[in-house]
Amino acid sequence: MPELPEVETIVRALRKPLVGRSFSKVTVLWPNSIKTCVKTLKSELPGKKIQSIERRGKYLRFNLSDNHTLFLHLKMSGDLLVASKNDASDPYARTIFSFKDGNELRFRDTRKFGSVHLVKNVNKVIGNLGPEPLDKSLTAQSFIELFQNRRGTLKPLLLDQTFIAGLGNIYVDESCFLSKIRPTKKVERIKPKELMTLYKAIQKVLTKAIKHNGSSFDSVYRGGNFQNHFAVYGRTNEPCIKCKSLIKRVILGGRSTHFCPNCQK
DNA sequence: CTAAAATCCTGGTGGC
DNA sequence: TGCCACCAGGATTTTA
Repeated sequence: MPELPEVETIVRALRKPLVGRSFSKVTVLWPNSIKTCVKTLKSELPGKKIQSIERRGKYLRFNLSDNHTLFLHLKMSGDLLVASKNDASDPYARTIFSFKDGNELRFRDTRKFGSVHLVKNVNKVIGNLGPEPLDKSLTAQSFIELFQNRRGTLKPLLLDQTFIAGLGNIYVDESCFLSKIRPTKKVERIKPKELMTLYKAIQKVLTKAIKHNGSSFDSVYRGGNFQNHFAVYGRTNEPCIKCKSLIKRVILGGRSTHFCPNCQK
């Protein structure tokens, strides 16, 4: 399930082969992936040039000529591969973006949750996203202020992309472990000092994960190996790396949640 | 406001 | 060995 570090890894890998290229054709193999008008996508994209590629939260953002922006979201099982049109076809390719030079960008997505958006106004896609956890503008002070007047359970709040953008199930659990805070804790009971610790933990976990090119599992593989560094995620009933207590698993907001009952308060 | 449940999907898993 | 019910899970929508 690609989260911020996986999307960042993919964006970095796509820049070299794609920036400067112009689209020639779009082949839509699973129309439900396209969240904007399919006809418009097919008629407008050909001829547009990729000027730059960025990440915003878990979205890939392609800044195109003529003030258009293409957004891709990988959701659970999406991946992006650059291939030649002569390469073997991919049964899980849902949208194929062809370029004039014979190469293509293949949006593959086994579970079909991913999305494609072609817009002029970027706010239609990313207008409600919360701050970037690794952006310099998110200071410790402004991070703590995000929690003002918020109530409820910590984990669902951190998963809320309008609260903070880019965190998913894995990195929330890992950040909570590193900050020694239980994901089940009520945010109104978390002290500013603990929030400071959480702020640093989120940055540390994400930075380390990016350094490892993200995590490789489910259907996404980018050579990342951060999955070998999980402290709690997927380690139910295994000993805590710090204290040997058995890692607990509970369901929170419908998602499996892992924590050390001894280290995390 | 918080939050739970349903929704979209399919490969993998566990039970028998 | 084979069949099948079941499940994860990001974000959105619906319902409380």
